[in-house]
Amino acid sequence: MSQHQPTGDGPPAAPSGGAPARGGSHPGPGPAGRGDTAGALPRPTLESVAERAGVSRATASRVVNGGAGVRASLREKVQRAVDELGYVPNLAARTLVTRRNQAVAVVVSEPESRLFSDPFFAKHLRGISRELSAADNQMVLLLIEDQADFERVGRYLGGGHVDGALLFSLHHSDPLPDIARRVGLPFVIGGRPGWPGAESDRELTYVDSDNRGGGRIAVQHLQSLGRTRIATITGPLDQTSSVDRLDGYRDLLPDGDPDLIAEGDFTPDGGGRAMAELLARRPDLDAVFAASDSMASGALRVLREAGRRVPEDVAVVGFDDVEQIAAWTDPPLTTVRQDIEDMGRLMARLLLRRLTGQVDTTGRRGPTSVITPTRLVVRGSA
Amino acid sequence: MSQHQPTGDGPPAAPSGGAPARGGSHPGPGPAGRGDTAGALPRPTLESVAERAGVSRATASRVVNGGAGVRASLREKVQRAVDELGYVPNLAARTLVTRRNQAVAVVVSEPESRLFSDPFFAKHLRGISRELSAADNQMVLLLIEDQADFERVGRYLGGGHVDGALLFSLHHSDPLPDIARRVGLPFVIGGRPGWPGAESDRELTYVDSDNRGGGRIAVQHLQSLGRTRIATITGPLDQTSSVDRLDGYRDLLPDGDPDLIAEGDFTPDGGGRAMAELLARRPDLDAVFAASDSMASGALRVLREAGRRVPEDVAVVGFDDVEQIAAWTDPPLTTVRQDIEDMGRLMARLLLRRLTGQVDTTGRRGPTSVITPTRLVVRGSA
DNA sequence: CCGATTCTTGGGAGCGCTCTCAATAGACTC
DNA sequence: GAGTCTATTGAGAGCGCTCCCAAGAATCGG
Repeated sequence: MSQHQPTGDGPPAAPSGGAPARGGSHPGPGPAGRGDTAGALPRPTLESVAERAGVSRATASRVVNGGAGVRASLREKVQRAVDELGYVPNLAARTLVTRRNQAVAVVVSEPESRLFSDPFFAKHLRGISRELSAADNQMVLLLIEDQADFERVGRYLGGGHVDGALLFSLHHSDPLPDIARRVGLPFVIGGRPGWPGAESDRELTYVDSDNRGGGRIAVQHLQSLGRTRIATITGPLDQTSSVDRLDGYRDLLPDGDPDLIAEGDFTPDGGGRAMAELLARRPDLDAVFAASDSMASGALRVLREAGRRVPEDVAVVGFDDVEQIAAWTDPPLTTVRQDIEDMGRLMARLLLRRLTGQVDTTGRRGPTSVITPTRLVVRGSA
Repeated sequence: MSQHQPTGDGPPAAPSGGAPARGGSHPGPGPAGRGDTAGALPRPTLESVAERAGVSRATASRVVNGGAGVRASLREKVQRAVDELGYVPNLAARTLVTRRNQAVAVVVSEPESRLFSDPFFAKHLRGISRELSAADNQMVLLLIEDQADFERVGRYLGGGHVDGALLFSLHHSDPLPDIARRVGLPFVIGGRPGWPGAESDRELTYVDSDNRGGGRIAVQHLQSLGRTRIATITGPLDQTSSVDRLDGYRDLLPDGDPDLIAEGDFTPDGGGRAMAELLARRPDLDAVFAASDSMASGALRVLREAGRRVPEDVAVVGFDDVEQIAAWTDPPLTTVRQDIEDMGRLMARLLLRRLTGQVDTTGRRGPTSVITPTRLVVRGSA
């Protein structure tokens, strides 16, 4: 059956409408919601909690925020009042004075990117969400579609609505890092930034997977299989991930034939085209390292149409390990796996650390960039 | 951002700290960013804008919020001050008094759902984002992974941090709708809710694609091809979308053989297994309607392994039209397309309308649920 | 040319919460 | 037992903004 998925049958879970949270003493006045047209029942304030507990607002505040320096007896009283009233701090009010929003923005430029086609996006988000919610931070998602959006997002980032930002899929011309820097908003970038100078900019923190190492692993595997005419289908070379993977390939094949390198575009289509090209240039190739599973799937199809058997005649290795693709090609794809979710989690963690690290925007001691490992997943294609 | 901004030179700059203002004229290194450890340059307040414009805070506020009832000359003055200072309203302060957050939550329960595997998720989000940002609303993403998260999210929704919520992938036991209702938070559900009574609940607003109609379209197409022994691979029958698609199938095959129906789980794997089962039960079947492209891809593979040609021997129709899958199976999949992005947009629009519709929580006149159309995309498999 | 209206403004009171600072109550030293 | 130090607690001042209300300016009929 579907792996986990407690599917169908038994609705065992049913933790009963268990008045989640807030219910406190009143497990929910039953049907509440419906009847009362009120709708806008005034939410309890710290003031009311304090009053009910018979203490001052200040003390109530202390308890709500950790309760350090408050006698146990009082602390308990306040806690009870909080529960009974179902008190929830008003974030806006708190933010107004603390200047902390307990929220970070996740900005994704150009939704056309792969971030959107593969499950990448969801995975990244999931990793980020995990880390963020553990620290009780919210995630505000900002998608950029066109030039005009940059302004909107820039304004938002500069508006002090979030404590930091996670920036994805940046291009050289992307103004976001500059904007963030200008307004002093801490941020972490997803993927190695590619603009000039980025590399040496010590203040730029990014998280990327070990693309180069992954490229090496792929080629290494192919070589260990005895293949000697190893070709590669790269991604768009204006993206650092593509370049890095190609560099990995070159690391092991320093003086390889340029004819064994073709540029794709991360789509199955592009992969197929590149494969055809390679086949035309070097009919004798016996292996291919495609810089993405999507491209690999396209290559696989072209190889089949060309009458080449995989892996007998041509061994194929992909990159990403997108289950949806890799596990379902024919034959299943051997590929380089990168843990997207972990990258997301790492990004969030880095940002959070910088945030709690006493706001020293100097970025001096801040943790620097991180490269997450990649590893080979052997299936049938190589 | 810097668009207008005659800044820099302006001799009037004087007004105390007024100068710096978020960079503007100094595009590059300037003072801001790097050197100064400050980082926390005090953002201009309405007060400072008013002062610079020589008006009261109240008037400045009016201008910032539309400027109705303010003489043109003054309005202009204030506007200029805003630009020069690079003033951006402090949302927290505004929220504190208006009780509007200009933000809605997007809640996704159980990330295991398909929402995460296919590009569904991203598409939904994109649609939502489009609509929301057009109305200048932010999107706060809340992912629920385990039971404990329900509490966290419930507390958040009840915390008055968002003006409304978009709820996804709900199960019967899902407490979210109840929580939202209890705290009087407007919400719209993604997908037809399946719990008992949901159907008749006039207050429940949801957006779903026409799954039933889609099922009909699929079968109709198969019939028009002359197929008479049409099987179907359903999704998990505890999900309304699966049930609806199956109902569509049944609409056209009211007295079909139960042996022609097998339950899958929306994964390629499950689709393959269901296909094998069907083949065993009715070796003579000549068509299959799979309730998802993923399952169709699995079915395709099993059919191939069983030596059946597609579409010659067995015609196959999928559902969803996930490009990544449908366009790359062999042969390309004929499938029922649903416009996910549009669904997202619709959900957001519905919620927004309810929000601006003068907060009448009575939901009386509120726009009710919407079903978005599906249509057939013919490729090679049928 | 004056009182009545209608517009425009500015004053000021909070929204709910945090935080500094001073006051009070114990605890402890000698 | 007096003096000093420390752990608790409460009062009060805002954070930045919206909005009610009344004061002042402009308009208008008679």
